[in-house]
Amino acid sequence: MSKSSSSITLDRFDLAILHILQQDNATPQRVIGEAVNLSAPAVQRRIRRMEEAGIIQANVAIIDPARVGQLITIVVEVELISETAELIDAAKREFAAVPEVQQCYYVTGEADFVLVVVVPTMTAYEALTRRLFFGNSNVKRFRTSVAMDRVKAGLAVPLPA
Amino acid sequence: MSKSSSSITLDRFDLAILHILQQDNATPQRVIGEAVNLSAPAVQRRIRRMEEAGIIQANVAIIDPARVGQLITIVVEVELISETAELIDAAKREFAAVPEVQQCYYVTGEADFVLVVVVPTMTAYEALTRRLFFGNSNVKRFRTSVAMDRVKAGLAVPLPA
DNA sequence: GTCTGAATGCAAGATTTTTTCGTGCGAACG
DNA sequence: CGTTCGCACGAAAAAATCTTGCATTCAGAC
Repeated sequence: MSKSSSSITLDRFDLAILHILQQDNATPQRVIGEAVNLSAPAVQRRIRRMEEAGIIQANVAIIDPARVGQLITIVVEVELISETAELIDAAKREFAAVPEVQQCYYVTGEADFVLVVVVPTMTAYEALTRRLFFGNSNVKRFRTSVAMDRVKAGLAVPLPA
Repeated sequence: MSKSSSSITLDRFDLAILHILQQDNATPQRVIGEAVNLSAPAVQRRIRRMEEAGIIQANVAIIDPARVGQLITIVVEVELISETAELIDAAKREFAAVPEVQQCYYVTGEADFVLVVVVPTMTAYEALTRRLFFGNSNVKRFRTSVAMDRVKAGLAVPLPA
């Protein structure tokens, strides 16, 4: 897990490669090479460079939550009482550490945090709120929105032309 | 892209495999096999079965948005004027079709939709709102929360023990 | 007790990834 | 103005991985 994170510049080849990997990272490098007009080793080197630079953060399988018993997706807005840097950081760490919290954003506006939570049942969600929100004296209030439909769920980034 | 989607049952081997793939799908099957006490071919067959069943929906590379010029992540709540099934469906299709919309949930509560949007600049976001919200006569109002920190962003699903 | 279906491990074969090596191009330098 | 250095490339070989065929085992049905 090296985090060189050196700032490298991406040319149109890199962007084309990312575009493909973002949709299917099991695509053979040879096929990618044909698509972008490069040899397989060249593609390989660029991918490795982008991985080392942290541009490619991970290679993962996307799992359908409903098929593994996680039937409910919930969006929660959390508002804190006190907003000191330390308390914010503490909240960040706490939220991030919870497996059921798929995503956590620290945001401007009325709420301080927006969480996307995945749980098997509403009972499990209730237990989570008890632990995470009622159990945290710095949480002023939270607003729950249950997802009736996960219309679109991905992490694909729109890439510049 | 075959979508058999036949309902198969997952045993603890499958769950263990999913757990690994969800973190790193470039893990060699031999290594997975050692971790879960199965031979590499057995692992391979299980993975393929889960892919065909739609449990594994995709294999993708996760890209750091900031490193490809998409500097701003925004959470938007959208409230519609009229909530007929048709208008809801139309909105779903419209939102889902936009590349900048990374995620879209149709939710209960005050808002009807929650979107996670990724854009390079606030100017680009403004243009998007104009096109998507002001340009849609069925949008009553929308509330923008700009992410100051993407504390946690993934699609990993908490798997049952 | 025997049969059938499903899943396994092993081993061979096909494919892919990774390394090695030599070449070409552009910038820095003498 | 020529040389050298760094960098990325392609081709080919080497290593690793993935895939498939086949015999075996095990659980449940008959």
